[in-house]
Amino acid sequence: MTVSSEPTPTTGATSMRSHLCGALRATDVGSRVTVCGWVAKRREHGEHLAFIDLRDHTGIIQCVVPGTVDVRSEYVVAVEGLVRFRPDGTGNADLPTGEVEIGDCSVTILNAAEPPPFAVDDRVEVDEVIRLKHRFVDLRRPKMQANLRLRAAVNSSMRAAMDRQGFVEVETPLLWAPTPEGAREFAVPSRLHHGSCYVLPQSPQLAKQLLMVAGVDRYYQVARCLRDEDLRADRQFEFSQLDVEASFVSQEDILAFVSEAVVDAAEAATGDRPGPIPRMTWAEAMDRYGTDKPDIRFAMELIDLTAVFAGTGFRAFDAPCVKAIVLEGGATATRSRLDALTDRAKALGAKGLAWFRVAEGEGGVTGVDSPVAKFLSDEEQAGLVTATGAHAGDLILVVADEYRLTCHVLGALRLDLGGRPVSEGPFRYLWVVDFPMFDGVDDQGNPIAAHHPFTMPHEEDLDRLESDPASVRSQAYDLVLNGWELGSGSVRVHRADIQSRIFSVLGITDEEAASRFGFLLGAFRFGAPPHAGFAVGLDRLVAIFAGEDNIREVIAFPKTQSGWDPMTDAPKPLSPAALRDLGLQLLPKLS
RNA sequence: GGACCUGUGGUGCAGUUUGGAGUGCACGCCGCCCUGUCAAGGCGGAGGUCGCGGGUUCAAAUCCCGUCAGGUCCGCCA
Repeated sequence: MTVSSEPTPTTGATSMRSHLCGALRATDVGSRVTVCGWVAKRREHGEHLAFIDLRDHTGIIQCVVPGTVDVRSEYVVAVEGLVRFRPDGTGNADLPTGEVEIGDCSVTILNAAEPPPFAVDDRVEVDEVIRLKHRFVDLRRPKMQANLRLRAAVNSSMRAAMDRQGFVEVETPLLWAPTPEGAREFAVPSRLHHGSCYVLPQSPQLAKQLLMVAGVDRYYQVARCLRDEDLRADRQFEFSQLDVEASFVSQEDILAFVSEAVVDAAEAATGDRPGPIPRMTWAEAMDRYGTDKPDIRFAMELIDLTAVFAGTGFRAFDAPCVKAIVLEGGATATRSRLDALTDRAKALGAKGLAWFRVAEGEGGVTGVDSPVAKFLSDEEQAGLVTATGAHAGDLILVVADEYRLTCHVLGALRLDLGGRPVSEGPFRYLWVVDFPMFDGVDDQGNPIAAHHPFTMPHEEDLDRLESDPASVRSQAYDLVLNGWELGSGSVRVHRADIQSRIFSVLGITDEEAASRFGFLLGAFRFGAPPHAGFAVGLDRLVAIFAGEDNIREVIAFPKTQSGWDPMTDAPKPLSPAALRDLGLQLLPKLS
């Protein structure tokens, strides 16, 4: 199934219309039809002839009126007439309906319209605030109609894949209890319980685990998640996930279930069924690409130089980790360009960025040109060129720092220099597995859970949980597509003894655990099956399929980066009466 | 919390570097003309707080400071 702006399989006939605009073809010639839609364009040729291009969600049909017409752009009209071939030489190859037209039309105005604030046309790029303010007009554009329908098709094929695999869709509450961990939550003050709040779930994580205890066995949900965190091109306050959880399964089972749904969705959206999704460990992803969500459409991999500069006399390279990337042909970069790259590296947290222009030296020996070359021995310079495999004309960028920071900076520079828009093909899916169990330490020196505290450690790393937590891998995994994190999941802890040890390592006391997650831990005492799950971000997946680099393009009514909705003007102050009902009083505005 | 970019009739742009009358282009809008167009065509017309505030200057869309809004990114997103 390929999704496009092609008409739906139904005729679309209703009590008001017999056909859809975009569906009319040569086979309809001779039929008397009534179509309804919006006036896309009107062309008048004096008092005896006028054309109306009528648009609905399926496309445009030309209507010929024998006289004048009293319609303007975006009027809502019904047109009745006879489908006929266009006269020789007047066909329009740009329209799927271009072979035919509706002749001798009578036009009924169903609703007049003011001129639209911008052209309902894919060819003009209009300021996004204006589009959002009049989103109902913006969504009439063919591209936006296609995006909405693509999203529905992806949604539908994923649901079908889950149904087929024996999963049952269960709805979970939007009004939930605060669980102070992870993303900032939206609070909903209670009218009946003054001073208390529900929160909107950042994900149905705990609810779906309870459904496993409840014996649901295989759960899924197209779930709305809400997170009060800063917005980005790939992040809105509210977003949708294909949320999955299953019992008596391993990581392998979950990857298979989710792969099936994603591959089906890809086929539905693009017509191409992707092959098996390759895997990479988290450690390999960091080593080679400097990120846990590598874009594997291009190489330009990070090269480790720590051994080359072991014991170096150059203090800047005397660091736990020295890595480089090579920009082919980059030696022509201007000084200001290199300064800009250095600024970018510093903004990402590096102390500096060392660059080396690779050039053909005397006697055909390849050498480097760099402000810091004089601090390096001949052996180190030669080692740099050999290890990176750089050729004359290339540019080598080197960062030396702690391992994670070095990877982070070079991973970002790699994308800056070699990256392409996420939606540009080809689609390269990747499972990233074996995430670390912990990531960094908090103010008290306790490890921080990399995924969440209910993530099951690798069996073979369990004995190091207390002695060397930083080395413990978890049974957590991400799905990545072209450098975007599409989703993540894990095998959950279902045994109380392991859960206690994890809480203990995290510095969470029994009392704290009970007050934060008591209802979950309590439920686990009544027979929790081994279980695991995943969640796929639908907005991101659909955006990439739609060729969009911004998820707002596949969301009907999104918000701006500051969380503003130009159409409704949300968020807005509550009335004093509404505040009183909720038992709320406002503090003076923070300056 | 921070960095960078953007803001000029309804829409999309040029003009800002080097200060000199709201100057220009395309689309749209309004009126008239037009019997085969299709982003129709012709003639005429209307439409502006150059985001906002302050400063420099004889003079500011243009220079300076502040501020607001939008976008991209860093932080943040277990």
